[in-house]
Amino acid sequence: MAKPHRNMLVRKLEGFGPLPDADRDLIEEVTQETRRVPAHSDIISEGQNPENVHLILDGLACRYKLVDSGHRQILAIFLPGEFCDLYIFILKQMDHSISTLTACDVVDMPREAIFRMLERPAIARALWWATLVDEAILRERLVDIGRRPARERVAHLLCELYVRMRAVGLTEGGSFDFRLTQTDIADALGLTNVSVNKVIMELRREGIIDVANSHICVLKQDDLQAIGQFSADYLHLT
Amino acid sequence: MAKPHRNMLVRKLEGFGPLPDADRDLIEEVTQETRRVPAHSDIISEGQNPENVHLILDGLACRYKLVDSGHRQILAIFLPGEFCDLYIFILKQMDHSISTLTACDVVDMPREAIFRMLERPAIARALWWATLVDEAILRERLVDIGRRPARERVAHLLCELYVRMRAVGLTEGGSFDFRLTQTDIADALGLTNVSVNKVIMELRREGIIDVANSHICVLKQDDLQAIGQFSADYLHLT
DNA sequence: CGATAACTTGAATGCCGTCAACAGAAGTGG
DNA sequence: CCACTTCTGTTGACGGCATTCAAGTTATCG
Repeated sequence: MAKPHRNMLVRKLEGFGPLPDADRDLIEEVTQETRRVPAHSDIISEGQNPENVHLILDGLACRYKLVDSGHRQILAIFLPGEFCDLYIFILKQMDHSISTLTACDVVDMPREAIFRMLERPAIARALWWATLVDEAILRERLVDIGRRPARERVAHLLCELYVRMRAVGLTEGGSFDFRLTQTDIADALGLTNVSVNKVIMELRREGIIDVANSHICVLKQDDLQAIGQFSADYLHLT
Repeated sequence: MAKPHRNMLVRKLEGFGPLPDADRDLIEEVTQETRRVPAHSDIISEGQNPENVHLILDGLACRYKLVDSGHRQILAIFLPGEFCDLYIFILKQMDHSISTLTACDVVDMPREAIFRMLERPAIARALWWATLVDEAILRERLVDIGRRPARERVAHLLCELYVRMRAVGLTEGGSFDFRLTQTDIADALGLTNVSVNKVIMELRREGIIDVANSHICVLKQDDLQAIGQFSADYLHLT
């Protein structure tokens, strides 16, 4: 196992396969300028015209929509190394919003930088792959919300986050930094914070997970995967 | 309003903007060979290696997944003119299945044909647009299932199907061919056929829709949109 | 025209949402 | 550094929407 690259986007894209050094250099170049965004602030809002593409290098962000009742549905959770809206600039206006969940380092990338990256075949393939995986995650979430009870949903999401965090080198053993609130989880899973809390307390009592100090430790990975009917296939990690 | 083109894929792609005649000809060429697939049969199944790309020219198809409990979650409904899995061949294996809902005319398109189409800028842009719209539909469905009660979900789906059918010229006034079963709708919306039936009966009693002979007529479009909190923005029709 | 699938309806159960109250943690300002 | 506010987490009681189960009716297909 090679030492993970210091650039989170390189780490993410090398989940599909190794990149030439020149490609890594280009990625480092276009991710040079970052901006610190405080927690709970929109990076871009529904209705706006998408100009730049947004990349998260540190922290957690999400795609979401609000419904008339005032409830929020989180459509995607973005980890470090992930684009929020890679190809969205084809469309004239955003049909959803992007917001930080924690404080984030964000790159506002002009589309020219995207085109430069797409000229490199290895990067282009990796970006394509990343986009397809994003969609697969979205589909899996739909299955979760449509056809699985609360306990399974929460277990499934925890498994997914663990594997995705591990894929970019952000886990230590079975544990990783976990700054999502229970309300965030609820909004991602079509539940309420109360239901999420009851499931998490149950999983803790059963010794399957341990949560403390913005950290989660998966103690019984097999059990958690079984509860959530989780298989990592849809993440298409090679 | 120009007369709709006889080729359903041309109709679909011209939803983004007109195509040069040469592009239309190419599309007709690559959609020449169709295959008749009976209702309720998989076009490609989870776990398989995707070779061809599949295009529906007539009938209704869907993307779906099964969960351990045996329940089906429909992830997308494909209308005539729509690709089921345009870019999926990047991935090594299918993480979901594609199945017909009614008898269909299907094109099994080799990826070379896709590449030929992508060489035409206008087609490439339209395919890109169609892909982004597919994703937007998926996101909207997630909001539906995650945060809206049964009545709103059904109303929203009916509005969406109406607008999408109209976009490819398959409506007459407020009515269109409607061959989805209530179980299909339930599987698409994370409900049961019983719940769907109760909502539909209610909408019929209220004189908002009329269903008969595999046909649906939206009698009070405004009311239906209000119930489903439907706005066509996310379909990005230009 | 018989068999199968789809639709319709009612009754009972249950999962999850809503409401509410409190505890603990984190962040703010004096 | 402590008092205060605010956010997050925790728990219990209650209610409601959707599911399950079941039975019967109507379409559809071979």
